Amino acid sequence: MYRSRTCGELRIENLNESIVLAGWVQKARKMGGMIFVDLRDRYGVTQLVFNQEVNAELCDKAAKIGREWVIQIKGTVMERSNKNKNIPTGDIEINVAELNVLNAAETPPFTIEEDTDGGDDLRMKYRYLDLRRGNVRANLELRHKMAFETRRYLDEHRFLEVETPVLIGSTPEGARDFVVPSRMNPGQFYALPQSPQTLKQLLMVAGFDRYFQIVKCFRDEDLRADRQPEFTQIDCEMSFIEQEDILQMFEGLTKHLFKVIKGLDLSDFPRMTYADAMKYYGSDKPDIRFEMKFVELKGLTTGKNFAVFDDSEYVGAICAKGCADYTRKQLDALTDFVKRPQIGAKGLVYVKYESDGSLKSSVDKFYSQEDLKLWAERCNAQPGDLILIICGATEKAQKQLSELRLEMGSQLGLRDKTKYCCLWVVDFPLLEEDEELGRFFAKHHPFTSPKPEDISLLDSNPGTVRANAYDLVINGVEVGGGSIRIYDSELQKKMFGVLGFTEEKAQAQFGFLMNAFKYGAPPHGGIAFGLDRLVSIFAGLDSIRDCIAFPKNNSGRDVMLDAPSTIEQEQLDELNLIVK
RNA sequence: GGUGUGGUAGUUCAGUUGGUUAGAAUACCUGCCUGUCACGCAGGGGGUCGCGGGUUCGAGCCCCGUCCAUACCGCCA
Repeated sequence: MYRSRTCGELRIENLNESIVLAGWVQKARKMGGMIFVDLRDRYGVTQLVFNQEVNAELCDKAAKIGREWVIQIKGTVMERSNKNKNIPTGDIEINVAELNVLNAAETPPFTIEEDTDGGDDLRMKYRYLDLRRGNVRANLELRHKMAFETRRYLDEHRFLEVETPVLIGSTPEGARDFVVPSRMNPGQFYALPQSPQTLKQLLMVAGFDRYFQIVKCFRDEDLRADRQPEFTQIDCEMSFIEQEDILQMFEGLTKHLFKVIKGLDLSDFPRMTYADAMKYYGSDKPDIRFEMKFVELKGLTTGKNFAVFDDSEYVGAICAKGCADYTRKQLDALTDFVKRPQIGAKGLVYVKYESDGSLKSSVDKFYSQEDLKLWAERCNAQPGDLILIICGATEKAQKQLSELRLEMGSQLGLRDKTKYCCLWVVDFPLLEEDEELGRFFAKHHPFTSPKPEDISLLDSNPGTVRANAYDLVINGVEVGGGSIRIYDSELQKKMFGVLGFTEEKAQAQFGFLMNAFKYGAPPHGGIAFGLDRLVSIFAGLDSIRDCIAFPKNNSGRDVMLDAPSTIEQEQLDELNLIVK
């Protein structure tokens, strides 16, 4: 028997019990005649005591052990004379009678503590050591619990978890595929799924009317703090449902998770159309933990000889409460912020609504107090507020204003990580125009159904067609998205036509799906949640990497495994591959 | 593909206008220490300043290139 107990469970009630513990040496405090050792495992830390007077030989042995050694001890639970209130086992300690070194260890390259001294790079290279740290372990425990509760909720609602293949066919639409060469089919490749989209639709045709899968998906695109090349989705699909059914079911799942994981009872999620999201927040994933909605000033700004505004398609403002006392330096910093190449605004106009009621702006040369007063009224500004204005082409300017809004939200402490605001964004456009290529792409994917009342626009004005598509946004993070699918093969055929597929190409890539639809496809739709993002939000993490056991770095490398790597010539030959 | 930031001891970082032997903290090692829990005290070892080139009497510092890391933009149906 390696252990009878874990390092996290012994309490004062266990006094005088004989126990066996095993774990890693967190720290050995050597006091001369006495040695205290913190023994750690997954469950906690328990203090061991060695006493020169009690057993000199054992004490000498204990003096030799170092950090992260794996040891086993036999001993007795004793009450501490000096208790430690900071840890759950702080009332007791183990009077050690026998010490076995199971494995010595080299000194780790960084400290295995909550607040480690290791940088990200190093932690990833030695991820197995990093995972010993309590906070990283807690993230994985949270992830497990969320996946477990998701399964429980969906199981209770008759969902069936079905595994779909990882080696499937490539579809060049959308993200780049990771491909896998087929040895048995020279010159041919599998692709790893970007999502099991078409497969779950086939499961609907097969009659599995409620499907889910917690599944790895793969996209060969550049990485971000919230994007990994392989990531996990909670992938769901339902038959004989409308959009409302999906929203209800998965709002229910989200509430269930908040309830059982965080003990929070969330009220019903507000819904916002994509059009409103863009108009008021300049983003399809607005952070609604704070208001600061966009206000259009265009009508109030023209004809005063300020060419910059006059020539702009859009003039939009946000009102930052209580910021009228911003200094010149702070305003300059905000201007620099929006002028950064990543945001790309030409400039920033401000209006300070001073506490005495006067208005002071960076465009006083062009606008009178009365003009500015009208702006302030439209912005609902009060004395003490600061109005920030960005102008330009509508879409660009809204995006820039959106970034500024988020920055102001952060500066004003309005983006509290312990506050959760969920939002459904609905009525996404069906299509997105690529102006360079002069063609339309599916905004969601080519199987998304248009709103029935918009179908007639497919031929005349495809850009304005709205889709039965929806996203779940939490605190400005897109955590899930889905749609009601097309289940009519004729409509699907038409959709492919709008997307510029020739009939042959559509048949070659998605023939299996269109064929399946000929054999009785039920109305269906679904949604997929990004589990990594969901866990990150629950844990308050800045990067999804922290809730993934073995993540890739910014360049898609696994620095621990040193992958990807070259392969042997024999392997290449076998696969009929020539590497340039 | 692009922009910004960073790369100095095992680790996290500081390093002034280009000027003596490159520092701190922590980790590590040795000794002392019987109630520690961020133990304490004394001492010690530890450096290809990412790499390559250039400017200079002299480069951690300036210039060029390059690699790596990171955040973002493009990209992510």
